[in-house]
Amino acid sequence: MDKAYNHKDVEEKLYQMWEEKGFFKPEINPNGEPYTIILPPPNANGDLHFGHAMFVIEDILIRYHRMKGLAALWLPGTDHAGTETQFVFEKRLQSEGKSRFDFSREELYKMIWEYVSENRGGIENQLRRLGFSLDWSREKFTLDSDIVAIVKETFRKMNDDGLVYRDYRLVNYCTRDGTSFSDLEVLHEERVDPLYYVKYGPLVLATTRPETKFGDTAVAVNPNDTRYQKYIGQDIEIKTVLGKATIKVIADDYVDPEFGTGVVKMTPAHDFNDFEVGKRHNLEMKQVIGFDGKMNHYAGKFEGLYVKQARKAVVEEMQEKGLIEKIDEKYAHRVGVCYKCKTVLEPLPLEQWYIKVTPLIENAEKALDAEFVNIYPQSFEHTLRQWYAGLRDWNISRQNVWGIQIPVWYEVEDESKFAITFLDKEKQLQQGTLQYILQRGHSWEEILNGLQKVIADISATAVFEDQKKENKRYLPETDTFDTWFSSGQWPYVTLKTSKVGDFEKFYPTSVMETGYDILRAWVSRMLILGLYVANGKHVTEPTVLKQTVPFKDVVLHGLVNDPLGKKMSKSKGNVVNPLQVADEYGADAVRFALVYGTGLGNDQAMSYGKLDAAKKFANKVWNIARFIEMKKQENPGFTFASISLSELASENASDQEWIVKVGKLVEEINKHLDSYQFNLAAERLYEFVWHEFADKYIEDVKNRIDAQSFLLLSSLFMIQLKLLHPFMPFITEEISQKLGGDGSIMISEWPQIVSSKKK
RNA sequence: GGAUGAUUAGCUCAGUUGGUUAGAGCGUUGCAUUGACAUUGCAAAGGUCAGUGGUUCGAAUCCACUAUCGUCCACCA
Repeated sequence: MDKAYNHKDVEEKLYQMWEEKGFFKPEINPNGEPYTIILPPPNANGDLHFGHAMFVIEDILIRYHRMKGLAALWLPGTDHAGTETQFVFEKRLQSEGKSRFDFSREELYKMIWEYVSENRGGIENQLRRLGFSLDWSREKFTLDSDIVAIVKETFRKMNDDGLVYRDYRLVNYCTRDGTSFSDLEVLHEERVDPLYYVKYGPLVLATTRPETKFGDTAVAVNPNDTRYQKYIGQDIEIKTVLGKATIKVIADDYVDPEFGTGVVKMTPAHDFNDFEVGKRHNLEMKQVIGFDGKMNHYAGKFEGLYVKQARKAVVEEMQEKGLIEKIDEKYAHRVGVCYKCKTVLEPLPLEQWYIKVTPLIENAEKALDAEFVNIYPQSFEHTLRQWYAGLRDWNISRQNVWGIQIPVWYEVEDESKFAITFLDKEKQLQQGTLQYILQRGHSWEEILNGLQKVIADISATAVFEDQKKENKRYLPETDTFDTWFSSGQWPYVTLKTSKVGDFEKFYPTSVMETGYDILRAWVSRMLILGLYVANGKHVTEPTVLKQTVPFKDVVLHGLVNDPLGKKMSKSKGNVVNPLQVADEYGADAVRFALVYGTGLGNDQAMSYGKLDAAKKFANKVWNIARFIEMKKQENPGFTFASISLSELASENASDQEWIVKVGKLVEEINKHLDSYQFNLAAERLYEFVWHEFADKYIEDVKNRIDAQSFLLLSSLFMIQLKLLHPFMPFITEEISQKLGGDGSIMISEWPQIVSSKKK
């Protein structure tokens, strides 16, 4: 054996060996109880980062249970990550001087598919580099056709169960990416903007968005505000930049008399609160900003200006006309921005598909109450419940191409009720109502061939493919599902489509391990959707819930920050690549360092000190092995042994003590792993192997070693190697091979918990 | 505004049913050894466990309040 452990000589070789021999498959323990973890699917187009490296926790669990004889399945997969991937791809297009508007849906989808396929292998190989014992023969992708079919079927089932509806309401819309987002995806940023005090006839009101005044359909005051009683219910005459107008004054509790002047303009088509007030008072929705982010015809001479430009122009003109009383330049507030491109999101009214969440949440909460699902650390259960409690219906429509198309067709009755965008046969972008497009002589085929987007009026009849009638014309829904709608069914769809019998055997899964940062976005959705799809109904008995939860335990790890404790981000330029670190320190050291010294669910700063310590520890383990090998070579009579604890015995009092100590160690490691206290397990192993076994036992036995004590020494060491294996798979395997262990340590039997017997 | 986490050695952090002198890594100091390992060994210094009050025979650990920092969520034009 070399004097120092060199990870570069062994990692690739061993991983290949494991994979080739089929050790990653649950079939390696054909008679074992099932133990399942579904890998949180990384973005198919992304690179491995430290968040993925934390999946080492899953590998520890899987390797531990595999060695315990369970049929351990760790199922890998990748996510198409709709918005993210399309965003990246569109940036590429942009660098080539193109945009998504140059292609039909089908062309664009095909291009992204090819792009993703080219890059998809990257992340998989990176996961291999860290030694993750994933069953690659069962790998899935969210856009595999069998998965797409199930996701669509779920939607249909929900529809039949009355859990799905289409509605026309405000959405968070990014005019740059051209899609809406769920509330959860909206990022809020602190901004300092001017607050304009605008004269509305006899009233003055404060607004940050004077350009939306063209969409005002009322002015509101608080019903108890004595100042404005006489105006309530009246139509007042106001002067605007587009001439005189009248506007209704309404009273609503929503208005805070303390803020501004106590008067608020109501723009139901462009403000979430105003939309709600508008529903209560039956206000007209007047959309003055288009999905392109520009003012439309309602803005009169300001038509065609972007929102920002329009605001400036409108304010200037209002000032000229004396319509602005004053401006508070330093008004601090928060605005919603796109989490990808940071564009200010525009609340816009749009027809979208929604899922009723209340009936679904009910079962999720029941499952939590009954502890069919347990969350570690437990405090996160509160977070999850709170989120459920305040949840509004889920908008699952995304105006992306890259995703699973919502499987719905709209019956075309009134052609004026369809707004469409398509590329004509000359590859020119055309848009307008269907009526207008057809009048201009474009054929039905031409439209469908180059189709980009269809917006059907809320009154349109929607049907599924097989419900289409021969004598009718239909336009497809062009929106795709929110990515979380498909990934929310991940444990179910993967096991349903991997191998025959997998679902029956491996569902519910044992553990869902992921970062706490996606507890709400993902874990919460998996729980509600998993319960729904697996039990086939949306109201069930507890016994059924227990069998249909997607996972029994949720284990949440924290974030890995940069060495200074700051969040890693590309824009800050402080991202550390885990694979580079693995090159330098070895995969085992990276794995160990990530687990050591951080409580579950806590964030950690990436620490070179810990990496050093872990690497040195690996070397220590290596040198214990080297010592054993040397003794064996020096003494031809010595034989290397791997005797189990219960069989070990010695007449030497000190030896006996060590048998007991190692026995206790096994118990402790079991206890820590069973309770997801990976840091304690790692710390205990580090402490014991190094400062007990090496520093004390070996120092003691060194000078009195004989054939008998060598048996004990090597056996006790093998036990520790096995305990270490889930944490440091490569070096433990390499040592075990070098010392002549029979077979692979990876599939060897986990040390039995048997306190040593004294002879 | 709501929720949540943190505050322990110079630095980064462990410490899950409350129990003897509070631990680790890195750093610091002294000594030893080229004999499995200098990616070493032995030893040492360094902490009123944020503060105050409470529960208890006993509190870093439980409770209340306060302070500071962080994270998430909501959001008033």
